[in-house]
Amino acid sequence: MGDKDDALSLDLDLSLSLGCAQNANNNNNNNNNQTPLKVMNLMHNPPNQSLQNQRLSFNTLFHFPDRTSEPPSFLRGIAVNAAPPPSLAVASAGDDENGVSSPNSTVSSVSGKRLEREANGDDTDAAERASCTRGGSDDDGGDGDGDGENSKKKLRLSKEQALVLEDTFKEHNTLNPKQKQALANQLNLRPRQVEVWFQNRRARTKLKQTEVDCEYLKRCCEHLSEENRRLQKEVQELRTLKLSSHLYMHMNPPTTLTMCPSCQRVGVSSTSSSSPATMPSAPALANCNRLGLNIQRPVPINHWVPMQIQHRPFDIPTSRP
DNA sequence: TGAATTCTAACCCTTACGTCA
DNA sequence: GCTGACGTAAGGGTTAGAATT
Repeated sequence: MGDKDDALSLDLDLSLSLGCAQNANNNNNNNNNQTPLKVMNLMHNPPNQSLQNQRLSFNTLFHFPDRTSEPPSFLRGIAVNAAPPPSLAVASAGDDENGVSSPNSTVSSVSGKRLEREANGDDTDAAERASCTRGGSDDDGGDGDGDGENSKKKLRLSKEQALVLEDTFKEHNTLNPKQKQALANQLNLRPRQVEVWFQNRRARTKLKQTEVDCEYLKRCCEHLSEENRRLQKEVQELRTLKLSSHLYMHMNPPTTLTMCPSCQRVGVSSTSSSSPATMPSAPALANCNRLGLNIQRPVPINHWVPMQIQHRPFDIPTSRP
Protein backbone atom coordinates (compact mmCIF):
# COMPACT_ATOMS: atom_id res chain seq x y z
CA MET A 1 0.00 0.00 0.00
CA GLY A 2 2.06 2.86 -1.24
CA ASP A 3 -0.57 5.42 -0.47
CA LYS A 4 -0.51 4.61 3.15
CA ASP A 5 3.23 4.81 3.10
CA ASP A 6 3.10 8.16 1.42
CA ALA A 7 0.82 9.50 4.05
CA LEU A 8 3.04 8.16 6.75
CA SER A 9 6.15 9.57 5.19
CA LEU A 10 4.50 12.94 4.92
CA ASP A 11 3.74 12.77 8.57
CA LEU A 12 7.24 11.72 9.39
CA ASP A 13 8.87 14.41 7.30
CA LEU A 14 6.89 17.12 8.91
CA SER A 15 7.64 15.79 12.33
CA LEU A 16 11.31 15.92 11.54
CA SER A 17 11.00 19.46 10.37
CA LEU A 18 9.24 20.39 13.53
CA GLY A 19 11.97 18.79 15.50
CA CYS A 20 14.42 21.10 13.86
CA ALA A 21 12.13 24.00 14.40
CA GLN A 22 12.05 23.53 18.08
CA ASN A 23 15.81 23.64 18.17
CA ALA A 24 15.85 26.90 16.35
CA ASN A 25 17.57 28.73 19.13
CA ASN A 26 20.28 26.19 19.48
CA ASN A 27 21.73 26.41 16.05
CA ASN A 28 25.02 27.99 15.38
CA ASN A 29 27.24 28.61 12.46
CA ASN A 30 28.99 25.32 12.64
CA ASN A 31 26.06 23.09 12.04
CA ASN A 32 23.38 23.16 9.44
CA ASN A 33 20.28 23.04 11.55
CA GLN A 34 17.38 24.35 9.61
CA THR A 35 15.56 26.98 11.48
CA PRO A 36 11.93 27.34 10.58
CA LEU A 37 12.74 30.33 8.53
CA LYS A 38 15.29 28.35 6.64
CA VAL A 39 12.82 25.53 6.34
CA MET A 40 10.31 27.87 4.88
CA ASN A 41 12.90 29.24 2.53
CA LEU A 42 13.76 25.76 1.47
CA MET A 43 10.11 25.15 0.78
CA HIS A 44 10.15 28.02 -1.66
CA ASN A 45 13.68 27.78 -3.00
CA PRO A 46 15.64 25.02 -4.59
CA PRO A 47 17.75 23.24 -2.01
CA ASN A 48 21.02 24.14 -3.62
CA GLN A 49 20.62 27.81 -3.15
CA SER A 50 23.35 29.43 -1.17
CA LEU A 51 23.06 31.20 2.12
CA GLN A 52 23.46 34.42 0.32
CA ASN A 53 20.36 33.67 -1.66
CA GLN A 54 18.55 32.98 1.55
CA ARG A 55 19.59 36.36 2.76
CA LEU A 56 18.34 37.88 -0.43
CA SER A 57 15.14 35.97 -0.16
CA PHE A 58 14.62 37.61 3.19
CA ASN A 59 14.41 40.91 1.41
CA THR A 60 12.17 39.39 -1.15
CA LEU A 61 10.00 37.93 1.54
CA PHE A 62 9.42 41.27 3.14
CA HIS A 63 9.29 43.15 -0.14
CA PHE A 64 12.11 45.43 0.68
CA PRO A 65 13.40 47.52 -2.15
CA ASP A 66 16.98 47.28 -3.12
CA ARG A 67 19.34 48.35 -0.43
CA THR A 68 21.42 50.57 -2.61
CA SER A 69 18.74 53.15 -2.74
CA GLU A 70 19.09 56.43 -1.02
CA PRO A 71 17.73 56.99 2.45
CA PRO A 72 14.09 57.78 2.59
CA SER A 73 13.15 61.34 2.23
CA PHE A 74 11.67 61.57 5.68
CA LEU A 75 15.13 61.24 7.14
CA ARG A 76 16.37 64.36 5.55
CA GLY A 77 16.35 67.41 7.66
CA ILE A 78 15.47 65.74 10.91
CA ALA A 79 17.74 66.94 13.64
CA VAL A 80 17.20 64.53 16.46
CA ASN A 81 19.95 65.09 18.92
CA ALA A 82 21.87 68.07 19.90
CA ALA A 83 25.61 67.95 19.54
CA PRO A 84 27.50 67.13 22.69
CA PRO A 85 29.44 69.72 24.59
CA PRO A 86 32.72 70.42 22.92
CA SER A 87 34.62 69.41 25.96
CA LEU A 88 33.03 66.01 25.95
CA ALA A 89 33.57 65.64 22.26
CA VAL A 90 37.23 66.50 22.53
CA ALA A 91 37.69 64.20 25.47
CA SER A 92 35.98 61.39 23.66
CA ALA A 93 38.08 61.81 20.58
CA GLY A 94 41.19 61.87 22.62
CA ASP A 95 40.23 58.78 24.51
CA ASP A 96 39.63 56.91 21.36
CA GLU A 97 42.96 57.82 20.01
CA ASN A 98 44.46 56.28 23.09
CA GLY A 99 42.37 53.22 22.79
CA VAL A 100 40.36 54.02 25.89
CA SER A 101 36.64 53.82 25.94
CA SER A 102 34.84 57.02 25.46
CA PRO A 103 31.68 57.85 27.35
CA ASN A 104 29.69 56.92 24.33
CA SER A 105 31.83 54.16 23.09
CA THR A 106 30.93 51.19 25.15
CA VAL A 107 34.05 49.38 24.15
CA SER A 108 36.15 48.27 27.04
CA SER A 109 38.70 46.48 24.96
CA VAL A 110 38.85 47.47 21.38
CA SER A 111 39.27 44.40 19.30
CA GLY A 112 41.69 44.10 16.47
CA LYS A 113 38.78 43.71 14.15
CA ARG A 114 37.32 46.89 15.41
CA LEU A 115 40.60 48.67 14.97
CA GLU A 116 40.73 47.26 11.49
CA ARG A 117 37.30 48.55 10.77
CA GLU A 118 38.14 51.98 12.00
CA ALA A 119 41.45 52.03 10.22
CA ASN A 120 39.94 51.06 6.95
CA GLY A 121 36.46 52.00 5.99
CA ASP A 122 35.12 53.97 8.90
CA ASP A 123 37.62 56.73 8.79
CA THR A 124 34.90 59.04 9.96
CA ASP A 125 34.13 56.81 12.85
CA ALA A 126 36.26 58.63 15.34
CA ALA A 127 34.75 61.92 14.40
CA GLU A 128 31.30 60.41 14.60
CA ARG A 129 32.08 58.96 17.97
CA ALA A 130 33.27 62.31 19.11
CA SER A 131 30.05 63.89 18.08
CA CYS A 132 27.61 61.23 19.08
CA THR A 133 25.50 61.62 22.12
CA ARG A 134 23.76 59.44 24.57
CA GLY A 135 20.51 60.55 23.14
CA GLY A 136 18.22 63.35 24.01
CA SER A 137 16.12 61.83 26.71
CA ASP A 138 18.41 60.04 29.06
CA ASP A 139 21.15 62.51 29.62
CA ASP A 140 21.22 61.77 33.29
CA GLY A 141 24.69 63.21 33.50
CA GLY A 142 25.36 61.29 36.63
CA ASP A 143 26.57 58.20 34.95
CA GLY A 144 30.12 59.18 35.56
CA ASP A 145 31.38 57.00 32.81
CA GLY A 146 33.24 59.81 31.22
CA ASP A 147 36.36 58.43 32.78
CA GLY A 148 36.07 55.46 30.46
CA GLU A 149 36.86 53.02 33.22
CA ASN A 150 36.64 49.33 32.78
CA SER A 151 33.14 48.22 32.00
CA LYS A 152 31.29 48.89 28.83
CA LYS A 153 28.59 51.39 29.52
CA LYS A 154 25.48 50.71 27.63
CA LEU A 155 24.22 53.36 25.34
CA ARG A 156 20.49 53.72 25.33
CA LEU A 157 19.13 55.13 22.14
CA SER A 158 16.64 57.89 22.48
CA LYS A 159 13.06 57.40 21.45
CA GLU A 160 13.55 59.67 18.49
CA GLN A 161 16.57 57.75 17.36
CA ALA A 162 14.80 54.45 17.78
CA LEU A 163 11.80 55.76 15.89
CA VAL A 164 13.86 56.87 12.94
CA LEU A 165 15.76 53.62 12.94
CA GLU A 166 12.52 51.70 13.07
CA ASP A 167 11.07 53.65 10.19
CA THR A 168 14.20 53.10 8.20
CA PHE A 169 14.12 49.43 8.96
CA LYS A 170 10.63 49.26 7.56
CA GLU A 171 12.02 50.61 4.33
CA HIS A 172 15.16 48.49 4.22
CA ASN A 173 16.09 45.83 6.68
CA THR A 174 19.68 46.20 5.60
CA LEU A 175 21.72 49.25 4.84
CA ASN A 176 24.56 49.73 2.49
CA PRO A 177 27.54 51.66 3.87
CA LYS A 178 26.36 54.86 2.29
CA GLN A 179 22.94 54.61 3.89
CA LYS A 180 24.49 53.60 7.16
CA GLN A 181 26.74 56.61 7.16
CA ALA A 182 23.91 58.93 6.23
CA LEU A 183 21.69 57.53 8.94
CA ALA A 184 24.48 57.77 11.46
CA ASN A 185 25.07 61.37 10.56
CA GLN A 186 21.39 62.00 10.79
CA LEU A 187 21.08 60.53 14.25
CA ASN A 188 24.43 61.61 15.64
CA LEU A 189 25.42 58.01 16.04
CA ARG A 190 28.37 56.03 14.92
CA PRO A 191 27.90 53.91 11.81
CA ARG A 192 28.77 50.95 13.95
CA GLN A 193 25.86 51.74 16.24
CA VAL A 194 23.49 51.93 13.31
CA GLU A 195 24.89 48.70 12.02
CA VAL A 196 24.48 46.98 15.36
CA TRP A 197 20.98 48.27 15.76
CA PHE A 198 19.99 46.89 12.39
CA GLN A 199 21.65 43.61 13.16
CA ASN A 200 19.80 43.25 16.42
CA ARG A 201 16.60 44.37 14.80
CA ARG A 202 16.96 41.73 12.14
CA ALA A 203 17.57 39.17 14.84
CA ARG A 204 14.39 40.20 16.61
CA THR A 205 12.44 40.02 13.39
CA LYS A 206 13.82 36.62 12.68
CA LEU A 207 12.99 35.42 16.14
CA LYS A 208 9.41 36.53 15.77
CA GLN A 209 9.26 34.98 12.32
CA THR A 210 10.64 31.78 13.78
CA GLU A 211 7.87 31.72 16.33
CA VAL A 212 5.30 32.29 13.62
CA ASP A 213 6.82 29.59 11.47
CA CYS A 214 6.83 27.20 14.38
CA GLU A 215 3.14 27.77 14.97
CA TYR A 216 2.48 27.37 11.29
CA LEU A 217 4.35 24.09 11.13
CA LYS A 218 2.51 22.85 14.17
CA ARG A 219 -0.76 23.51 12.43
CA CYS A 220 0.52 21.78 9.34
CA CYS A 221 1.50 18.80 11.42
CA GLU A 222 -1.91 18.60 13.00
CA HIS A 223 -3.54 18.92 9.62
CA LEU A 224 -1.40 16.20 8.10
CA SER A 225 -1.94 13.92 11.06
CA GLU A 226 -5.64 14.26 10.61
CA GLU A 227 -5.27 13.64 6.90
CA ASN A 228 -3.16 10.62 7.66
CA ARG A 229 -5.81 9.20 9.95
CA ARG A 230 -8.44 9.78 7.33
CA LEU A 231 -6.41 8.07 4.64
CA GLN A 232 -5.68 5.11 6.86
CA LYS A 233 -9.34 4.76 7.54
CA GLU A 234 -10.03 4.94 3.85
CA VAL A 235 -7.43 2.28 3.17
CA GLN A 236 -9.04 0.07 5.75
CA GLU A 237 -12.41 0.52 4.15
CA LEU A 238 -11.00 -0.30 0.77
CA ARG A 239 -9.42 -3.42 2.15
CA THR A 240 -12.73 -4.46 3.57
CA LEU A 241 -14.42 -3.79 0.28
CA LYS A 242 -11.77 -5.76 -1.54
CA LEU A 243 -12.24 -8.70 0.78
CA SER A 244 -15.99 -8.71 0.42
CA SER A 245 -15.79 -8.35 -3.32
CA HIS A 246 -13.87 -11.59 -3.48
CA LEU A 247 -17.16 -13.29 -2.75
CA TYR A 248 -18.60 -11.94 -5.93
CA MET A 249 -15.79 -13.43 -7.92
CA HIS A 250 -17.44 -16.81 -7.54
CA MET A 251 -20.68 -15.54 -8.93
CA ASN A 252 -21.50 -14.47 -12.42
CA PRO A 253 -19.85 -11.10 -12.45
CA PRO A 254 -22.32 -8.36 -12.82
CA THR A 255 -20.86 -5.22 -14.09
CA THR A 256 -22.47 -2.82 -11.70
CA LEU A 257 -24.77 -2.73 -8.76
CA THR A 258 -27.29 -0.01 -8.76
CA MET A 259 -29.13 1.07 -5.69
CA CYS A 260 -32.52 2.60 -5.94
CA PRO A 261 -32.46 5.73 -3.87
CA SER A 262 -36.16 5.48 -3.14
CA CYS A 263 -36.56 1.89 -2.13
CA GLN A 264 -32.94 1.35 -1.13
CA ARG A 265 -32.82 -1.86 -3.08
CA VAL A 266 -29.81 -2.81 -5.08
CA GLY A 267 -30.22 -3.92 -8.65
CA VAL A 268 -27.78 -5.79 -10.82
CA SER A 269 -27.36 -4.40 -14.26
CA SER A 270 -26.24 -7.54 -15.96
CA THR A 271 -27.42 -9.85 -18.67
CA SER A 272 -27.11 -12.73 -16.34
CA SER A 273 -30.31 -14.54 -15.54
CA SER A 274 -29.05 -15.82 -12.23
CA SER A 275 -29.48 -12.68 -10.27
CA PRO A 276 -30.86 -13.19 -6.82
CA ALA A 277 -34.56 -12.98 -6.55
CA THR A 278 -34.33 -10.58 -3.69
CA MET A 279 -32.67 -7.99 -5.83
CA PRO A 280 -34.62 -5.90 -8.20
CA SER A 281 -33.48 -6.01 -11.74
CA ALA A 282 -32.12 -3.08 -13.57
CA PRO A 283 -35.35 -2.58 -15.50
CA ALA A 284 -37.15 -2.49 -12.19
CA LEU A 285 -34.84 0.24 -11.06
CA ALA A 286 -35.42 1.96 -14.31
CA ASN A 287 -39.04 2.13 -13.31
CA CYS A 288 -38.02 3.84 -10.15
CA ASN A 289 -36.09 6.30 -12.18
CA ARG A 290 -39.14 7.10 -14.20
CA LEU A 291 -40.64 8.40 -11.04
CA GLY A 292 -38.16 11.16 -11.22
CA LEU A 293 -35.54 9.60 -9.10
CA ASN A 294 -32.73 9.34 -11.51
CA ILE A 295 -30.09 9.22 -8.89
CA GLN A 296 -28.32 6.02 -9.54
CA ARG A 297 -25.22 5.20 -7.76
CA PRO A 298 -23.30 2.54 -9.63
CA VAL A 299 -21.09 0.58 -7.38
CA PRO A 300 -18.12 -0.81 -9.23
CA ILE A 301 -17.37 -4.24 -7.99
CA ASN A 302 -14.49 -4.98 -10.24
CA HIS A 303 -11.88 -4.72 -7.56
CA TRP A 304 -9.08 -5.25 -10.04
CA VAL A 305 -9.59 -1.78 -11.31
CA PRO A 306 -7.14 0.30 -9.29
CA MET A 307 -8.76 2.78 -7.03
CA GLN A 308 -7.66 6.26 -7.79
CA ILE A 309 -6.92 7.87 -4.48
CA GLN A 310 -6.94 11.56 -4.97
CA HIS A 311 -3.76 13.11 -3.73
CA ARG A 312 -4.77 16.53 -2.90
CA PRO A 313 -2.16 19.21 -3.05
CA PHE A 314 -0.90 20.32 0.29
CA ASP A 315 -3.49 22.81 1.26
CA ILE A 316 -2.60 25.21 3.96
CA PRO A 317 -4.92 24.78 6.90
CA THR A 318 -5.01 28.40 7.78
CA SER A 319 -3.72 31.44 6.12
CA ARG A 320 -0.35 32.62 7.17
CA PRO A 321 0.18 36.15 8.24
C1' DT B 1 42.18 32.55 -17.20
C1' DG B 2 42.13 30.25 -12.92
C1' DA B 3 43.89 29.90 -8.17
C1' DA B 4 45.22 32.10 -3.91
C1' DT B 5 44.75 35.83 -0.90
C1' DT B 6 42.55 39.78 1.12
C1' DC B 7 38.61 42.65 2.11
C1' DT B 8 34.04 43.43 3.43
C1' DA B 9 29.60 42.91 5.11
C1' DA B 10 26.36 40.01 6.97
C1' DC B 11 25.10 36.58 10.30
C1' DC B 12 25.17 34.24 14.72
C1' DC B 13 25.95 33.56 19.59
C1' DT B 14 27.09 35.53 23.66
C1' DT B 15 27.89 39.02 27.17
C1' DA B 16 26.76 42.64 29.97
C1' DC B 17 24.20 46.70 31.09
C1' DG B 18 19.70 49.13 32.05
C1' DT B 19 15.00 48.85 33.39
C1' DC B 20 11.17 47.22 35.78
C1' DA B 21 8.17 44.53 38.66
C1' DG C 1 17.66 48.13 48.77
C1' DC C 2 17.84 43.52 46.63
C1' DT C 3 16.75 40.34 43.00
C1' DG C 4 15.41 38.03 38.93
C1' DA C 5 13.42 38.51 34.34
C1' DC C 6 13.58 40.83 30.24
C1' DG C 7 15.12 43.95 26.53
C1' DT C 8 18.86 45.39 23.98
C1' DA C 9 23.52 47.47 22.72
C1' DA C 10 27.65 45.63 21.68
C1' DG C 11 31.77 42.15 21.26
C1' DG C 12 33.77 38.49 18.91
C1' DG C 13 33.83 34.65 15.73
C1' DT C 14 32.41 32.69 11.27
C1' DT C 15 31.13 32.70 6.53
C1' DA C 16 30.48 33.84 1.74
C1' DG C 17 30.96 36.82 -2.03
C1' DA C 18 33.66 40.47 -4.22
C1' DA C 19 38.00 42.45 -5.18
C1' DT C 20 42.78 42.06 -5.75
C1' DT C 21 47.17 39.81 -6.68
